[in-house]
Amino acid sequence: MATNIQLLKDGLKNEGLRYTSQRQIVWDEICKTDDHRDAEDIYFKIKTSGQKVSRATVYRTIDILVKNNLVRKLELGDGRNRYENKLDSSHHDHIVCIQCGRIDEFMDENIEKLQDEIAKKYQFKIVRHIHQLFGLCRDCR
Amino acid sequence: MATNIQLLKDGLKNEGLRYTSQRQIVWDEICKTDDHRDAEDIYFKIKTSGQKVSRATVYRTIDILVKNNLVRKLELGDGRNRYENKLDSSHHDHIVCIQCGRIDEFMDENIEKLQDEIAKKYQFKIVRHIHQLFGLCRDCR
DNA sequence: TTACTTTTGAGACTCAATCTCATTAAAGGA
DNA sequence: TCCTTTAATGAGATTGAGTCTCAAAAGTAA
Repeated sequence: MATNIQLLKDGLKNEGLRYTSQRQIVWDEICKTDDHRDAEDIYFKIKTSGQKVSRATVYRTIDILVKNNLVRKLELGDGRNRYENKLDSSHHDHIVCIQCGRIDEFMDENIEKLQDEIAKKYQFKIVRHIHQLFGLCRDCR
Repeated sequence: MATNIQLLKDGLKNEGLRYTSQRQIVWDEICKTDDHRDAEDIYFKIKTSGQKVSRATVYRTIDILVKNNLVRKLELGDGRNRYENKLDSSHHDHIVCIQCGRIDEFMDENIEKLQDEIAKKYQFKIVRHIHQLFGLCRDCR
């Protein structure tokens, strides 16, 4: 079951953190799907599967995974952060249906370039960005 | 003191809502600056000025102003929404310093166009978007 | 002025997320 | 393998932004 153990171990080692079964369980759960799930979803999925990891540990582990670039945090502004594994995904942004919650991913090289120019113009050193389009998907419009 | 009374009255009338002194006070406070403030800031500013508007009313009024396009809601993903009046501002997005909190505004016609193309490609009807660049400003880098 | 309806205020409540601290368990060395 | 040190965990309390409730207050139209 344990997926990508080495990736996790290396990430933890980088930060001087210990490898634990709970952290493996959380990482496994996040790797299981390419969905964009919130921490509670992940916590309950683990819980109902019979594995024992506390809520606090789930939240703490997700933070670690985000910091180590194994997981991406998605802030949709609705009070719940979503997470997606970065296993084989290249950079992308999100287009979200406000009706059904569907989330698609998009990537536009030109927008990225334009962002860099804006950063230069304002003399900012960009660390990250959020770019989300909200609307109605083809099934909901 | 009361600024843009008519703008507020018209907005309220549009929605079949009543014009009240509390709503005027909240609108005034938001118009006072071009800052990007959260609801608590606005509430306490009103409170310490000696005017009496409850927290619930401040939040409710801000929602109304946002719905009526008098105020823009800014979701920076840190758990506190910010608000800015839309008195004389055209559309823009934000570039945020993660160190000092400075928020600048940017606007790029080309990015807007590219967004439209993405929406078309994914068959979404876009209602709104969030585009934020996070990094270090010239004073913090 | 009345009659009706909306708005307000105080504080209870919600919910995601964080914190506390006693207990448990890695990890490295002897 | 056992010890020691130090980090991680779990249960539940706490936080904090935001929402809800409902009786009282205040617009609004006639």
